[in-house]
Amino acid sequence: MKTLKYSRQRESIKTCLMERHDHPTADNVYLSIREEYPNISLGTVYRNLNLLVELGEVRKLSFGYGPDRFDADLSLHYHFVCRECGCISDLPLEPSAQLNEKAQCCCQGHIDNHLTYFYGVCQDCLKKNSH
Amino acid sequence: MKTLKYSRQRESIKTCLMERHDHPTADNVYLSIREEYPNISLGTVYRNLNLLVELGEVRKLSFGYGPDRFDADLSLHYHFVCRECGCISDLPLEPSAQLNEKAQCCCQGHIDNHLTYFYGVCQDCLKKNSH
DNA sequence: GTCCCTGCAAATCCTTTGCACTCCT
DNA sequence: AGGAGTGCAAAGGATTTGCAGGGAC
Repeated sequence: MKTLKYSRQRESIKTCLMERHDHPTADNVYLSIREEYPNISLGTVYRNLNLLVELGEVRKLSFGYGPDRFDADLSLHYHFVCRECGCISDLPLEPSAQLNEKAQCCCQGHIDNHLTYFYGVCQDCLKKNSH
Repeated sequence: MKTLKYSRQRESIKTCLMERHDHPTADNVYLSIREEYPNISLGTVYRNLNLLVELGEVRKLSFGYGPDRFDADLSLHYHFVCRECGCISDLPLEPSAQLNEKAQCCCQGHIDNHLTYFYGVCQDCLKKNSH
C-alpha cells in the first residue's frame, strides 16, 4: 500500500469535478484547472483522475462515443447518451438500489457498483432531424 | 440512405460474433477471421463492426478498461467487469425489461436501449489476492 | 533526506481514414 | 459500368509513461 502525499493539483482536480456537473472529459478538466495552475500538464490530470477513480472518489464513464468522462457524483444515478451528438446527461429516474445486491447473489466474484447507460437521440438532435 | 452491398468479410465477421460468446475485441475478431480470410485487414474489421453496430445487429461494449468489445447477443442482459483483470462476463441476472419505458417517461429525447455494467473483482482475481 | 508528485515530451494503444484497386449488382 | 467494399499504410485521438527536477513530510 503506497502512501499518498498531498498535492495542490489533485485537490484542485477533485474540487473542479465536484463543482461542475457536466461530466467533463480529462481535457475539459485540464482546461479548467489551467486557469488556476497555468503550468499543470495533461499527464498530471490523467494521473490524478485515475488515482481518484482507484480511490473510489470519482467515477469514470465510458460509453462508446468519444473520450471517457468523469463524475464526482457518487450517488446512484443513470445516464443518457445521445447516439448522434454524443452528449451525456443525468436521467431523473429513480434508480434500482437493490440491483447490486441481486447481482451479487448470482455473481461468483465481488460487485461494488454498477453503471447504466441509456442510448438514444437527445431532444436537440430530434429537432435538428425534423428540419 | 446508402445501399448496402454484400461482402464475404462482413458476413464472416457477423458469423464470428454470433458464434463466440466471449465479448471479443476488434482485434480478437480480426485474428479469428484471418483463419478463413488471411488477407483481411484490421481496418475492414473496424469498418464492418461499426456498420453492424449502426445497423443494430451488434452491440459495442465500453466500460473503461482496455479496448471496446462487441456482442451479437441483442437480448437484454447485464455484464460484469473485473476492475483488476478487465475480464467481462454475462450476469445470469433477470434484467429489468421495463427500465427503458420508465426512462423514456423522464427523458426529453428518445431512448432505444440501455446497457448496464457491474464492476468489481472476479472470482479468479479474488483467489489470487488471497495468496 | 526520502520518496511521491510534477511538467514535459515521447511513446503507446486503439481506431479511423485516404487511396488505388477489387468485387457486387 | 457504377459505386460500395477492401487491403494497406499512414494519420489521428486519447491515454500512458520515462525521466529529471520540485515539493511534502
